[in-house]
Amino acid sequence: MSSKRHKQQANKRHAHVFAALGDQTRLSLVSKLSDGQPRSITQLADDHKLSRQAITKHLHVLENAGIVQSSRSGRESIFQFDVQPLDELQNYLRSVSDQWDQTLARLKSFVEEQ
Amino acid sequence: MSSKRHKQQANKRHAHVFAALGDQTRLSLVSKLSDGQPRSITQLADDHKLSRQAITKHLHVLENAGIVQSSRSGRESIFQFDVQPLDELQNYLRSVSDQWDQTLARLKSFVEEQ
DNA sequence: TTCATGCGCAACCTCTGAGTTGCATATTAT
DNA sequence: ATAATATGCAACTCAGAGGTTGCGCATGAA
Repeated sequence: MSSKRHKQQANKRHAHVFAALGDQTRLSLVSKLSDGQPRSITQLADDHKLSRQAITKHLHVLENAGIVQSSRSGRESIFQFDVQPLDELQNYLRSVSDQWDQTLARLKSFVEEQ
Repeated sequence: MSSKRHKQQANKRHAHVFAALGDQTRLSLVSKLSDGQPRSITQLADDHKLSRQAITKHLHVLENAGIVQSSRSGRESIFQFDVQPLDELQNYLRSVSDQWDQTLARLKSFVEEQ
């Protein structure tokens, strides 16, 4: 078993990414960008009721979590999706639900032994 | 394709669960409870540096997201894990990364055609 | 009955998240 | 050169998250 320290570190990373996804606006940005098409801030903001600045802030939150990456192209700032952090979350959730499934299995066999 | 309304509703639900997981303390509570063993508030709070009240608040956040369920047993309040919301998140993340994989595949075949 | 345990409620504090607005700057288009 | 576009930066507001403390109440143990 890994040390408690390592678990805390992993928890911290995961919590950071989860928190980035814990907002409706950011989730919709992720949905849009997950088609692989890079988009500028203005493009992403045009679909929303929020101001461009608000969208910019959200994009930076996503970038800090590693979910999107930005690059400058002329006067535009282009954001594109990166699947890796979400894959890690998926693995984490899988590990949790696997543990749960094993619990259920143990419970079932226990009940059947009666 | 489902309506924009439905997407927003789903986003809202997912964001709610993501947000609940977007905190180190709550993530550690989930980790503990995911072994299937129900625990009282005091039991869960004893491992932490935080006050019992803080843990109580976190547990209620998790309960509102459907990740844990509570029941009263005598003078104790017992919390237990529920895997279903996390399974839904897993499905959501899978759908996102599947879309991404398809994008990569298209990109690859496009490159190879050159 | 008396005492200890486990909780809930409420008040309070502090800090951060989410959003806005205004303005300055760089880049592209005319 | 001038105008329009795309963005960044900073200041500001407001609400809510996260945390603490104190107290009261129900329940279990002695």
